[in-house]
Amino acid sequence: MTESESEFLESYDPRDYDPVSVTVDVVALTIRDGELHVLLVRRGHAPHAGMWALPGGFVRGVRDAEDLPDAAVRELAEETGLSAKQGPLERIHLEQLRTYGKPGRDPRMRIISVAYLAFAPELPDPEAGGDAADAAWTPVGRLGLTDGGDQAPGTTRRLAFDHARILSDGLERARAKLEYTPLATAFCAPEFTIPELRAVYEAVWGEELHAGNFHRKVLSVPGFVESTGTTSDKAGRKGGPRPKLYRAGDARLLHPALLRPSREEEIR
Amino acid sequence: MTESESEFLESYDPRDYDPVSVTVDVVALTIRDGELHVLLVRRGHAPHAGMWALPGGFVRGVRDAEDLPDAAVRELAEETGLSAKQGPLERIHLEQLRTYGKPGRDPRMRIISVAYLAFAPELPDPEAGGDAADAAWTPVGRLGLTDGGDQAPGTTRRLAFDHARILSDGLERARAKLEYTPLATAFCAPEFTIPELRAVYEAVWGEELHAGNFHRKVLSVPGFVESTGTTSDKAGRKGGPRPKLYRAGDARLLHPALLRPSREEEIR
DNA sequence: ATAATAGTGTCTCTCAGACATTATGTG
DNA sequence: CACATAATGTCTGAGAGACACTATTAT
Repeated sequence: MTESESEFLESYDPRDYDPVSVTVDVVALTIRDGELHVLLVRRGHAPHAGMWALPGGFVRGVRDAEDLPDAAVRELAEETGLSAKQGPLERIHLEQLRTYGKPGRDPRMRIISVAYLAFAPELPDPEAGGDAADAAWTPVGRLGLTDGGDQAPGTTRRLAFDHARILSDGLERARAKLEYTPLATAFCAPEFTIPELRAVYEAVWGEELHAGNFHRKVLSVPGFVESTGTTSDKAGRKGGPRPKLYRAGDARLLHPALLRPSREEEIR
Repeated sequence: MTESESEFLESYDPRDYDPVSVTVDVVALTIRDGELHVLLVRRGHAPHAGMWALPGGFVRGVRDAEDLPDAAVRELAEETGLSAKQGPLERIHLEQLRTYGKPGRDPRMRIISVAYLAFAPELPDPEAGGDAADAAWTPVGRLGLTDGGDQAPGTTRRLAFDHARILSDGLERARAKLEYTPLATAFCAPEFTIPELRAVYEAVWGEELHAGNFHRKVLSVPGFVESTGTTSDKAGRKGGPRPKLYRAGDARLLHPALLRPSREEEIR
């Protein structure tokens, strides 16, 4: 760094630059009982006290400055009691979703929110903590989301701020990522069966898949799953042979991809 | 809003919440002479004065609060002299890329940068303005980007901050989007020929495509292009029949997609 | 004339989807 | 036993890629 740059830095006051606040919000998804669930917290403070919202909060910017993904995990842990480094959040997959910064999206002030998307295997029930008055896994089907990202009237859990839109974007991202990445395995235990994997796809895409074709297709994609050589100790609840067990393979992209059936509507 | 919420808002000081500054940076791409170019500006002030960087700057957060895409277009216009509402930037396609917020990415202070990706048809040379000492379309091939998003040593135009990484992410996004969206048409004039469209794909993907197969494929995707019924008045520079002219169609997604050949390396 | 190009046709291989079949478990 | 399920097999049609061919233009 040059001399003039050091001088410059000393005379620099960040607050001259019209600062805004930055938050992270997390769309955490999991599968429970064959249904896709999202982690929601009930807000303990204004604004929107009492409403349900995505877990999230302010990024520590200067004091104890933290990276954005770290902030996402911290807020997730604080508000839901799920411990981060060891325990439930250990095997979580986290990726950035997108950033929401429309003026007026928060009534307090100008807030830019960086949204993250998390995929988790089945986790225990959360416990409210931090600013949250309550926390719970909620079936996304009961939130009445429209294609436009709004909530249908009469929905029991109305989401605060623009969180319905963020959730909607997160769901679409999740649906798309199942097509061309092995991310569905992030919803499964370390060892899983092909029918379990199919249940993940069916829950996220919201439509039933042909069991036979799905099976053959998964095994034909190089690196998607690898055999453990073992067999599950229990069959399906309605009988049938005991399925074989698999692990996630080393592929980062699925080729060929597993495309969703019937998306003619979305093309135009 | 309840009584207590109004009280709450009045007692609220945003600066209690450890504010950070937010910038937008723009990866603006275009095709010139069959080669992919990115718009760069040379920094007029510290830090990194004299180095090349992506156009961008601080978001107006509170006074004249602006939406993030508006900030991106404004910075683009200010630093390059390309006028926004009418003129060169009129037909530009803009989308959010991702957000970069690692502590220390800017030596001044904690800065969160929301990066945007812009696709433009061939534009005039920019003129430096605002904080920029210079501005120019630069062939991305000469920036020596590695797969990891770094720049090879000896590259003439070293990029400031983490802009090499941002550019690298933007290029990968552009390459991927050509596969399943009709975005290549955003690089073309309102009326274009199939060989021109193919030149866009070849420039962005960096590999030659089979002319015959590409032609048939583009026409077979519903809504990708629609015929104007007219024919170009000039042939290719080395002869051949005069190609027919097409417009962008109404498809938002390409089905089936035009997949890149030979990406075996990227799968694992 | 030579060479490059636009556009179309043909062939093969892969893959998705519909359907069938067999073995194996539950109730 | 009746029935659902795991896993595999078969068939068909769509599509990608390789190659060939004709017509048209620049040099």
